[in-house]
Amino acid sequence: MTIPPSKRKPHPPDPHPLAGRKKPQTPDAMTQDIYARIRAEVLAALRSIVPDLPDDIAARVEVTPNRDPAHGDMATNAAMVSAKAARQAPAKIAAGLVAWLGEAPDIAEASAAGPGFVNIRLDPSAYRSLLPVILRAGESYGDSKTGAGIKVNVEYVSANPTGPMHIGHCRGAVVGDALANLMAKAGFAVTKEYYINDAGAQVAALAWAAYWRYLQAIGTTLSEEEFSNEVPGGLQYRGEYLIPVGTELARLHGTALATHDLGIAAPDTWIDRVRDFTIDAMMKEVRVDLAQLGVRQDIFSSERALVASGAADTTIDRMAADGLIYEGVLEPPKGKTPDDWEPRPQTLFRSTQFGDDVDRPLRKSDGSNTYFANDIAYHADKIDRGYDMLIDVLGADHGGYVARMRAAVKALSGGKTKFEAVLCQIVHIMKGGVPVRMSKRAGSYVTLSDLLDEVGKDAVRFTMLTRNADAQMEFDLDKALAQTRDNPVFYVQYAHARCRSVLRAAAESLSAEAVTDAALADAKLDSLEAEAELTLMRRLAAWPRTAEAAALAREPHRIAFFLYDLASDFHMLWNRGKDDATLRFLQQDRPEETLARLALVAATAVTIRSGLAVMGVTPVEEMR
RNA sequence: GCGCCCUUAGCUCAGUUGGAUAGAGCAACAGCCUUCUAAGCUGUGGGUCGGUGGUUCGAAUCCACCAGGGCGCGCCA
Repeated sequence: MTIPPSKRKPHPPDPHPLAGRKKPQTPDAMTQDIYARIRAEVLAALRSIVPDLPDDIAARVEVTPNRDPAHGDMATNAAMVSAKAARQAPAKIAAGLVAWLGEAPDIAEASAAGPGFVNIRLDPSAYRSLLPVILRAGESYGDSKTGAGIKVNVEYVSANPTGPMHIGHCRGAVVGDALANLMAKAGFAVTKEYYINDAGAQVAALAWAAYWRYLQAIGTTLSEEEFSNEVPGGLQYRGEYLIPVGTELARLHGTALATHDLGIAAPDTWIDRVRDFTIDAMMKEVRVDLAQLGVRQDIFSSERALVASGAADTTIDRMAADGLIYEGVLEPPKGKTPDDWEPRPQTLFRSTQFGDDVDRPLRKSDGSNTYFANDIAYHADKIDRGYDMLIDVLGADHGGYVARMRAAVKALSGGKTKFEAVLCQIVHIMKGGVPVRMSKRAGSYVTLSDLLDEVGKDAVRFTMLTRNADAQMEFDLDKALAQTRDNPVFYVQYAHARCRSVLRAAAESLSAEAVTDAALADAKLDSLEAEAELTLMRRLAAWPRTAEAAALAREPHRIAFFLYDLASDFHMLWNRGKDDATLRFLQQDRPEETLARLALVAATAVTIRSGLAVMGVTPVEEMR
């Protein structure tokens, strides 16, 4: 999850410029978000009681849904938060609010309760009036301008192109993609980006591994162990996925990349070509996997290209000119000194001046850049491209990396560009109640492609979003396919399918034109007054604030939970028709009631689609 | 040793950023349904929110310390 600002210690990031502004006052948000509307009413009332209400107190006034329907639809803390400034008892202010709000449109009843809450019960017509708004908005229902067009770059996946994507990458891909969608919905100007880590030792190792498959393809007499002994660091990436690459290299180059007796030629003569070709092949697969997962990034940035362009060195020079760099010797970590520790002068970035724990090295002893140095250059590039905020979606094992990157972004942008990280914890795959082990070294691991074949894109994406990203997760393959209530993927899809099924049936019995969203937006809705119907409408009304809060918290998983609750409300309504046929949506001899219920059903479908769109999950028309 | 994250019902997890009597699914228990709105429904029980202090009108939520788990800790990315 995104760590709530208050929890980030010891170096809280600068708060988002709009983080404190919870209730946008833009006109479309006002009409869509009923909580914002009522809050405006509460503020007006409060100002009449406390004329000199300070702005910071006003900002703390909230209107929130009530857990217990007996308390009404929503409640405000206005009396309590303003009591001190007003020098009046909360109860007294609350009484004033009650008197004022009781007269307000949309509000059926206001009452003081507890230590100073004001409970508000809305007139059902207030909820009904939301249905045409939803139906006209379509999937854009829940969009807001909270982000105010702030330019955000969300970087995710960003794996070494050293093999097919596997489960470990998958969560970051889904979380990053959904987060980007969510922030776009909240009015941020979002760019989705993939950083290809195609420089450094790992891709050199990849080149050697591909070269081994090439030698095999042309019929070398070397054994794998003989070959491995000649490889700096030994042969890695022994998975079979490089066999086709070797075959293709053999087709393109014949035996030209080997010695005449089909042994290992001097690396200078082949390694660049083999590496570039292999990276290219791996990235093609990655793109296929991403496409199958429904992820489409706007920009792919290459670390190798960045280094080749000299940008990395330019950035280091720039930092040196700004006095951010020095040659120095780091202390060994206290309590755990590496065996081969020896003091060594290094090129260090003064990250401690920007909130990091220790200064961080930018150059290796051989003079080449550390990964961090290149990554700084990459982030500098993103800063130069004009983003106001950079979000990196990372694996939890990169948690220790966040503080230094935040320091670097702060230093490079003069504090103007915000940096955030979203950490994704490990996913354990379960099948038949036992964990599916993965071992990258042995080359046998669960690839993303396998997973997609097994359960499909929608189940993968939805399931990945049923946990806070920062919590470890078990992915139960059997459960993801189960058609039961405890599988949220199914349960939500089924709710949408049921909505569509009702509307199809209505199109048959009435006419297709009569049941379009546009037509239903004009339906007379007075007959919608059953408790289960109101419960569902309340849920629909909560979508804008839910989406907005999830975006500000950087927690896309909240969307999955919202949709599950929404589906639950809908199924409950549906089930009432099982016992009592008069409660079914379609009533032969009561066209007005039927149309009203259809409007509710259609609005439910719209809202589910709006949520699924954020998650990147396809709504289904029918279950099979 | 230090830093970050986590700990909520038997299990898996939510908890609207400090609000009222802490919720859902599964499992358990008790009923109902044998359907054409197939892929169940209704209800019940279940809690020292890891522990102890503190902050205030009010704490699962913020602070301090402690316990347990995960991740990280100079030339891996």
